[in-house]
Amino acid sequence: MTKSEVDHLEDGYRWRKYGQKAVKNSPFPRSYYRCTNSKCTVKKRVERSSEDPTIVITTYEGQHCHHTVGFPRGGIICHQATFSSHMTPPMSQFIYPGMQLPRENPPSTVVQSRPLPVVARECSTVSSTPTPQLATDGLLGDIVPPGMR
DNA sequence: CGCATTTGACCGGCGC
DNA sequence: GCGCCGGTCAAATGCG
Repeated sequence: MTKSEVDHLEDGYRWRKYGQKAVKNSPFPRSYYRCTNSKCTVKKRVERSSEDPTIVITTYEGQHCHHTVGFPRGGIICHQATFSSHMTPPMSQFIYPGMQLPRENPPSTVVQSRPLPVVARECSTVSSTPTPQLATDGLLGDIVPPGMR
């Protein structure tokens, strides 16, 4: 589960929304996304937290069998959000440079909003990792079982 | 013109 | 058996 403040957070994949339902748990609707690649059947469920409207809970289901698309860097697969077991209110640590805060935040905080929100993603490129079991990604959808790719 | 999003309907599972 | 809830599909619409 990741936390962010924008629904369309670029995680390197192409998502196509195929549904939206209002859940009883929260007054906000839940969106259902699916990877546009017909090869991978990764599904994503984005719902807003009832506590903090600025936080969305993204639940990945499945694993990608292909690399990220649209990034010339080539296969940048890294976790951009530290989804620890603690959901601390100060979520400033989850904001990577480029993430623009749409609302609820004074414009003075959005001084670093840049048009390309993908720069600070290169934590550890998987393409250079010989072991396909990349334990660094943890529960994120980037888990690629050995032999999958 | 092609693709992504939207939105209502439909379906299946679960609880009462 | 019925109703509710969550999830998916599919047609229409809008945008690039």
